[in-house]
Amino acid sequence: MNRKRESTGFLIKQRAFLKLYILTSIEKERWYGMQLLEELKTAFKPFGYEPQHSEIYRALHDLLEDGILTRHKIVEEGAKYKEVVVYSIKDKETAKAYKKLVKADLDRGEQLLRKALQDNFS
Amino acid sequence: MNRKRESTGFLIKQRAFLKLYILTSIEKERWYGMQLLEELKTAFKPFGYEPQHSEIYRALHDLLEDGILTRHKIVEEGAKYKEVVVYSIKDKETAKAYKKLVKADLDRGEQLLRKALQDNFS
DNA sequence: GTATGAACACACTGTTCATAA
DNA sequence: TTATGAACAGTGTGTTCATAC
Repeated sequence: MNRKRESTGFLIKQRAFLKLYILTSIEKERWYGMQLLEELKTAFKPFGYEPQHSEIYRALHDLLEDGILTRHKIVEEGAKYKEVVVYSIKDKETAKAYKKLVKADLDRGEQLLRKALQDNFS
Repeated sequence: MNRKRESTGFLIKQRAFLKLYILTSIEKERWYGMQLLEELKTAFKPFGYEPQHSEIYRALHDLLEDGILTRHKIVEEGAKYKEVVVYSIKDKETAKAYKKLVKADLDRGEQLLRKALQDNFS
């Protein structure tokens, strides 16, 4: 799959980080963009990080291009009419492989930060 | 001091990370750019990260602008003639304050990565 | 107003070029 | 050649604009 690199040598990119979370959410149930955004915003706000909506959409579009997700439009009728784009896993194997890749980068990053704390504050 | 932001909300930037290491090295002894570069390259190579020379120089110039370091040229005579720019701490207090700031960002980043590993792989 | 998306603009950083000794 | 630095170029991401409902 990977023509684009997810790892840059330094720390993991925001895009890959969000793609990981999005995958994990969608593995459990269907989600659409704004929903994911709110979920992630509240999850990370205590850590001083609030993702932007455009970055979520870019992550979703990436996962489409990667062939990992598929999308379909859903029209929900209710008190408030709304049309949303929901995503689901298209290729479980590729998803799994991608997550494994990201995990390696997370581990590496954690080591790097831990080392920096060790080297500079002790 | 801070007109420029060192923290972006997501993870710490490479620049701030390197400025921290540079400060810690220079607290102990005098260093010049290429020397720091080699030191840091070998330190991080096992972690899959190799900083570039331009980024080191940018970090040093930043620290000058911040008023934390001073520079002076040194001409070393020897088997191989070379002229280098060595740095030393100009303002210990500001240096200390800056390091404290970066530490907070490192801690935050470590928490974020740890959370991601927890949330997505368990 | 909510949801999706694209366009635009800027910040960060890697690569290349320039200069000195 | 080694050291320093600037210039240039690409990429990642935040802000703004556009469209549909």
